[in-house]
Amino acid sequence: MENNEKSESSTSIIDDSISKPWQSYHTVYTNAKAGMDGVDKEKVQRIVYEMSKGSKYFENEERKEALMRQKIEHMRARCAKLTTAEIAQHQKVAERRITELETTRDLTRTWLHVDMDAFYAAVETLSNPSLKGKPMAVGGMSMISTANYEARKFGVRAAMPGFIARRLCPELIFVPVDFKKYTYYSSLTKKVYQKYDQNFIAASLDEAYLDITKICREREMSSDEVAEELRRGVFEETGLTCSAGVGPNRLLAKVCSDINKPNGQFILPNDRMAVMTFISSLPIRKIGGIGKVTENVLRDVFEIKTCQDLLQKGGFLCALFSQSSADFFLSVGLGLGSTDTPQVRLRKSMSNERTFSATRDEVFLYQKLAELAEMLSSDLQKEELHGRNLTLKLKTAGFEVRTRAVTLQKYICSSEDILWHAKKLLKAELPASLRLMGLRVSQFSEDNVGPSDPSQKSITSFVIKGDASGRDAHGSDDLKLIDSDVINNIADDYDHFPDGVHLDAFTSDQLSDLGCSSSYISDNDEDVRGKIDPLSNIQARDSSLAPIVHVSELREPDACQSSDIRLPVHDYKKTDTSECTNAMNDDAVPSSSLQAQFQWVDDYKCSICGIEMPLEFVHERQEHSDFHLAERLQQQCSSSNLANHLSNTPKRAIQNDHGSPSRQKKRKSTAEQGKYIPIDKFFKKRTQNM
DNA sequence: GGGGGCCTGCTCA
DNA sequence: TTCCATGAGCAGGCCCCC
Repeated sequence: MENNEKSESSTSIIDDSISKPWQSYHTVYTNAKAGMDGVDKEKVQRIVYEMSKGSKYFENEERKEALMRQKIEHMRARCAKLTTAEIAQHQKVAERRITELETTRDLTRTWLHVDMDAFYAAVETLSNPSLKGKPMAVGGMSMISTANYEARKFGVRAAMPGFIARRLCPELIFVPVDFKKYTYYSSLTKKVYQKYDQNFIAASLDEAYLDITKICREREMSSDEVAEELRRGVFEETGLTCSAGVGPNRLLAKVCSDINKPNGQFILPNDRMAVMTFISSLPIRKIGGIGKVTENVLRDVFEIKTCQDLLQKGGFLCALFSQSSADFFLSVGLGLGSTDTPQVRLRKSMSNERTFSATRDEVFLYQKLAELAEMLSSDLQKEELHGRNLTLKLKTAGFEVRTRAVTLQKYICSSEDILWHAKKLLKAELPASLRLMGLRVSQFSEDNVGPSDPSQKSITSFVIKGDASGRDAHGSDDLKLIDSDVINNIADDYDHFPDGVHLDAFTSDQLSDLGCSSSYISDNDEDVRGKIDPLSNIQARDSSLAPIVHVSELREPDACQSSDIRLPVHDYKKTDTSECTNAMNDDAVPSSSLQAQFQWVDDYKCSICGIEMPLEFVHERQEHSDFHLAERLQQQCSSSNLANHLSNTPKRAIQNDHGSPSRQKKRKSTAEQGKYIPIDKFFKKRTQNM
């Protein structure tokens, strides 16, 4: 009988998944917002599903969904493999940890979390009262930022595309986003918060945490009264309503502020029993830090739905998650959270990104990249920040997100520097159809005093070997294999160096750009002095030999102060230091012996390998000749007495020169690896902040 | 072979 | 026809260096 019921039940679920496919489309309603309680969830889900179905976005959502299911299955399998003894062992670990965590409970502080009600929408209504009572959304047809409570009744919500929102609510009024206005009103609320806690923590424009322990004591007021007064103060100052939650820590205060939204408050007493009762039936999704994926994993693998379940299944959590994750889950089960006021948190990175219609147009993409570099540079300079890690973010037409990063030898902030390195990163990804590009600078210098080299390496570690990532100072792999011995070997191929150029002429900064410490160039280094620059200028010496006079548009801006990046082809003796640096940085040119071997037969066929490449493939031809140069260099290395000294670097360099898969391309994607994506990525952060 | 830096993808708010 | 922007942090894999 029971089996029959189960069977009927599962059949019914399968039938539903076929007849109502939108029920498994989880993009909407992963966590109902305030004001959406009475919404016909199924109707909204169906409409969103029907409007999204078949789109690239939809396909990508399905891909992500499949990955999540895969993770769940993987975890289930691990769970099933646990023996009774192992489970008992992990249960003991969990119990011990719960006891330890319990000792950290602090009920001496009172935290208040304040959250403005539908902030952007409310501000817009304030400045245009005719919107009052009408369904309205802030944003546009592509995306809306927030919706007022009238619109939420139709299922319209933040992060929903405008065209879907309009379908759900045809009378919906769209108002464009105006951040200046929101920032202004946010500053007014902060004035009020300051009266209650000088060190309040602004979580965003519309949210803040206040430690009201002191004010309650000094003014002999209950937390309820303080919350009431603060909300009244915010309304008087701005004309906007807000909701508040009070609890013994930030995690609980945040949960509480959502309970009586909008324009309400909820107080959780500083009492262990009250906390445990409150938390016991609380759905895990209400906790900041537990999102859609975590919720699904905990529910589908461990049948954990409430915070109390977290404690009961502690043994399994300790068995299958890292210690920091397990600690976070157990803390949540105990209703623990941060009670201290954190030190001023320094910014770790700065970024910007832009979405546009998907395109393969490289001119457009490079133009967009330049705009991003300009904007980011401007933002960095406003805060006097210099970073040495640059990340390029791309979203393909299929919504696949890629990031490519490079760690530089020196701190940068100028748009020229950012663009120079960003172009290199982008170049490696093209051709591609992209719909979003972003740039992020991180690893800021601690003193913020401007560009400097954080790791002045001596020439004994490398001449132009570059940083630990295997790139030279400009992110190029081209020249990293060159040490002084190699230079000597190469130099032997150049019988006639230009006499007018010496390494002495390089400034210390430029040497640093090359990865050389200035101390390297001593009076005893005559060989090197004379031999480096011919490498960079040989092509200029005899333009008739060179297939391309290649002064890349991707020049290193700092290394080349000249405004004119074009080398005077036949005037190499006048070549200034920046030009030397520039040419050296970017383009290794074929040696004379290589030139003897390397020609474009009939202007299109490589004399060495026979590959055909028409004249107009300027860049590709350059890369090809570079490849043969690198090949030649490797031959020279292997014949050198010091070949061993170069270890395995040349191989890598040559691979890259030839356009073989770069390191990141050689790696399997996470999906291919089927790796389990950790749930606890930001739990440390959450436990610190909440 | 181990330690550690770097890069990538992912998650969450 | 149309599905965001930004900041943060972590695991895991790859690679280099010692």
